[in-house]
Amino acid sequence: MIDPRLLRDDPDQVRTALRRRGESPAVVDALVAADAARRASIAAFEALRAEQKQIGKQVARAQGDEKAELLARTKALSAQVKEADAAQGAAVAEYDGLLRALPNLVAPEAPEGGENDFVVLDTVGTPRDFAAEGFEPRDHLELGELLGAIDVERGAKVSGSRFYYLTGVGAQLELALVQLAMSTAATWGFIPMIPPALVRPRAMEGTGFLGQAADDVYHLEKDDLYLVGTSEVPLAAYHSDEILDAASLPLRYAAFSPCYRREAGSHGKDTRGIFRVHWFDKVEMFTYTTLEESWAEHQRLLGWEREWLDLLELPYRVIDVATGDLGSSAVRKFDCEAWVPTQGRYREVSSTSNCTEYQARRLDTRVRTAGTDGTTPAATLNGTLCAMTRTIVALLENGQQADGSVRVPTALQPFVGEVLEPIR
RNA sequence: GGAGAUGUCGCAUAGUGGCCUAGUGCGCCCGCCUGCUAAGCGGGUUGAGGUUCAAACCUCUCGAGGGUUCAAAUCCCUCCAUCUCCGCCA
Repeated sequence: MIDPRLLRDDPDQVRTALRRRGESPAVVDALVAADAARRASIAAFEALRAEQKQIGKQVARAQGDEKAELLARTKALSAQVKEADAAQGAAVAEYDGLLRALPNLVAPEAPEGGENDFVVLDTVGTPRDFAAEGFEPRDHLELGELLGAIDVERGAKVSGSRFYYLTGVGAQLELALVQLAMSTAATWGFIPMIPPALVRPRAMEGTGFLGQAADDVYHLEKDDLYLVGTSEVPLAAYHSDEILDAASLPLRYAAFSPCYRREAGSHGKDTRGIFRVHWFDKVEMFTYTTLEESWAEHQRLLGWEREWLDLLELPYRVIDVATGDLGSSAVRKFDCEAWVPTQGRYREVSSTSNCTEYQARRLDTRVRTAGTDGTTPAATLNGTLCAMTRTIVALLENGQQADGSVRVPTALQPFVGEVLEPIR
């Protein structure tokens, strides 16, 4: 959630952010009113409660008639306190509910608009000219089947549409990517992590995924647990209810986990192959830092994502995602999009978001600086290092040769060899 | 899944309904003292919220949430976590 003081001190800034996201700023008025009601009810309760405590002390000392009289007074007061307490609880819950439903602010630099209003920041590498090379490129599924790497038919048989098996070199390719990504991240100073992929509601809610994205989340009713759509969730919740020492920041984690997405509302989109699936594995980067440092850290995360794509020798571009397409937690987001030859366009393979204090406030992760009083909320950022399925799509399609074999980038050759050969 | 025990301030502990405004020790911070260090002496040491120009005051916080009571760390219920034993199991 955002800083509640901002609602009192500068509500227009909140209205502007909502407008830039393409949402109605009307909730701000409701929030300001709810805040006033909350404070009034707290003051009313506290006054009554203070009186009750005061009399309670006298009761303990009093004797006989005096005691009986005090008891009569305080008995009536007790009912009032109970009532005021309930009213306060309701007012706080009302305010808190509205505040949590509010998305984060928006970075002033983020381009305004919807999904198509992104700004291209950079383009790296040159897509191959298959016409000049004299052959028609195969798509990743065709290549995957030739190589014995991807089996979507049996995925669908066993688990349904948008499921797959990685087989043979496909399985080896994923393991190679995981190993390379985790060890590379470790050299950059990230702490390797393997987090739980099943979390409690608190973690899911705290990261902001039960708002606009709720339909995309798998929920296990019987146990009230959620399957995470990204390890951002268990990583953001990792330090919940903790106060971090400022000297320990930035804290960087690289986590390998499965990701589960219902893909509600994307029926008919990317139905072929493993580009858009209900489950995939991913290595995710995550940083805890301060608000002041978050902007520079966001650039660093983007830098590491780019370094990774360079390592995989993929042509890609970087876009600055428009305000209307940001998640509710992010104030700014950069996507890296790899070239997909058979689609003739760049498609998202990684994404990095600056969530500023939004998640940390919800999950109660604070920072204490030695020599200063009090605490401040931490800032959190996340970035994809390697989403397995989409990376495999890009590697196969961009590395393919006329005979259906696939040339492997140098960095992966120690794991799977120089060329993946068709098995038939 | 079954049976039982436990959960108090950074750590360790005291606290079985009102003098708990949660004590004590250790650790930590500030100061004093002493060639240095240690020891000793004095003070401070959870976090959040509200009123307020401020100073200050008030409220909440004893794993979490409810309940009983004029009054709850203390009694009751639910949940969570940890530990012990049994069962099952990769």
